[in-house]
Formats: sequence, C-alpha cells, structure tokens
Amino acid sequence: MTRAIPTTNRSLPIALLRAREKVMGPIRNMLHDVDITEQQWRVMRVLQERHAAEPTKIAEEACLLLPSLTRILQKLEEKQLIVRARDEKDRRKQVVKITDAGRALIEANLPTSIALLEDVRRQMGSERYEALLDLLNELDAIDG
Amino acid sequence: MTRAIPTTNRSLPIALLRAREKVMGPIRNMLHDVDITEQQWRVMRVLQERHAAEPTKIAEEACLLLPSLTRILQKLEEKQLIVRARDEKDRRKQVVKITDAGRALIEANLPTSIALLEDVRRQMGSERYEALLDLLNELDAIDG
DNA sequence: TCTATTTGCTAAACATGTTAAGTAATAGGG
DNA sequence: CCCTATTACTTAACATGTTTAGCAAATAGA
Repeated sequence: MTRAIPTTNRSLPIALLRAREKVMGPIRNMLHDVDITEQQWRVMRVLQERHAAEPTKIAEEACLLLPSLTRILQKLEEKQLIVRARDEKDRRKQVVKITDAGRALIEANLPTSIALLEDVRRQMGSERYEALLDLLNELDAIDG
Repeated sequence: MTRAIPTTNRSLPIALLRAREKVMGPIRNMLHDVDITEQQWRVMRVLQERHAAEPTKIAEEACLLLPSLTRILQKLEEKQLIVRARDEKDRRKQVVKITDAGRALIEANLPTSIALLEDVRRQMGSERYEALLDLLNELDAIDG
C-alpha cells in the first residue's frame, strides 16, 4: 500500500520545525528582554547544571556544533557570564565555568522559562506531553 | 506535586532539536550533493505542489520568515530554478513559479528523500511514527 | 478624495548553522 | 624516540535565523 507524497502538514521535518517554533517563541521573547539568545541560554543552562565543562561536552548537551559554540563562548565571556581556562592536564581542552553573574541571570529567568513550558504541558495534557517526549527520544535513538 | 527542573534529556525544546537533527542529517547530505540547502529544498517542494505561489504563502508553508525567504528566492532565481513576476492585480505581491529545471531537480531527488523518511518510519514503527506526527500537530495547534 | 493604516516585500545588522580547512596538543605504533 | 594519526578547538566563508527599519501599493475611514 503506497502512501502519497506527504504534504507539509504531514511532513515530519516541517512538523518538528513548527512545533519547535511554537515552544520557543515565548521563550525567545523572554530572553530578548535580557539580551541573550536562545543558544546562549542553552549553554548557560548546561553550565549551571554541571558547574564546569569542556566545550565538546557543552556542544553535545546543548545540541550545538563546535564552530557555533566557539563564537557563543566568546560572547558569553565578553558579557562576563562565564570564564574559561586551559585544562592543564590536557592542554588541548578548556575548562568553562559559569560566573556568579551568570548564575544570577539563570536564576532570574528560569522560573519564567519553566512556567512557559508548564503552560504547554497543561494545554497538551501531561500524558500526551510525556508521550511526545518519549517519542522524540525514541526518534533520537534510531540508527540514522 | 512539583517536578524537578528538567535536565537536557527531558527538555522539550532540546528534544525537538535533537529529533530534527536526526531526521535532517541524511537528507542534508543528499541535498549537499546537489548543491542546494535544506531551506531551498523546502521552498522548491512547496512550489512543486502549488505550481505558483506568492512569497507570503511560501513562507508560511515552508516555515520560513520573510527576510530569509527574500534571500532564498534571490538565490533560487540566480540558479534558474524559479521565476518571479509582479502580480498585476496587486502590485505589492509576486507570483513565483518553478521552472522545468527546478521540477527536474525535485523529481531527481524526491524518491531518495522519501526513502530516507520511510527508513525513519520503519525503525520507529508506523504507529509510533504517526502518533508522533499527531502529537506534533497538536502541539502546533495550542495557543502559544 | 485625502489621509492614516495596513499589507507585502526588501534591506540591514548581528547571531547562529553548516561545511571545509587549519592549528596545536596528545596518543599510538614502529 | 620519531612519525603519523587523532583529538580539541578555531577560523573562514557562505547561508539562514531574527529583529528592526524601510518602502511602495492597497485599503479603510473621515
């Protein structure tokens, strides 16, 4: 039984894109007021959870490519939200840490960020929200 | 019952991002051989289905912002994959059409594109794949 | 009909996405 | 120990994402 060519509303890549826009729109608005981008926010969140991390690990967790992360870390350093040092045990690596100012910025905005996601969860219903997360993680786990 | 702050693997924005990367990776590789970007491909797909469309509609269907679309249409026009004309009934608008060369490019690559998505579908299972699409569309339909 | 507003698109500026190439430090094998 | 390959990042170049501003055409009222 052959399926027809999918139109945009039944195309997985576009459905993923639209869903992400729906979720990120309000969060981006919030971050805009603090003059920080969505990607910078993701990096800060990772550093808040791990306290210190090397760029490769940050990139993996924040779902960023290293060239993008390089520029982002430069900007976060300029804003004095993070500090960087060379790893003395392996001088190819770096140790990135969040500063007090960075932690303060996270703590000031995390409640709103969580509330916005809670709103999505409430509108979808907890069960379907969790089911969606499960399916997305399952998709991420396939071969590729 | 309060939930803990979500870690990255349980964060909806990042889960959407990772899932999209998983799906688009192979498709991007395919398009790279034809020297066309993922976004240019989306625009071409819309034009193939509608034959003629105005930029605002294309942007909506391909999930692009108008400033991005402006540049993309300029490049597709240079590549002679589309043609543009002013709409004589409303001279603010344009009429964008796909050329024969554009249609040929789509037809040469669509089977592979579909096969790659079929592969994802097979690995996830049809039911879960469809369930994922339903949940994504449901997410897109909430208030925001 | 005149003007204020809206609509459709473009331009500009800055940030990131993506690929390819480059550099320095480390690891591995002979 | 030397040479090669690998790893961790950086740089560069081009394309898109995102916001703001701008322009011309059309529309809505007064």
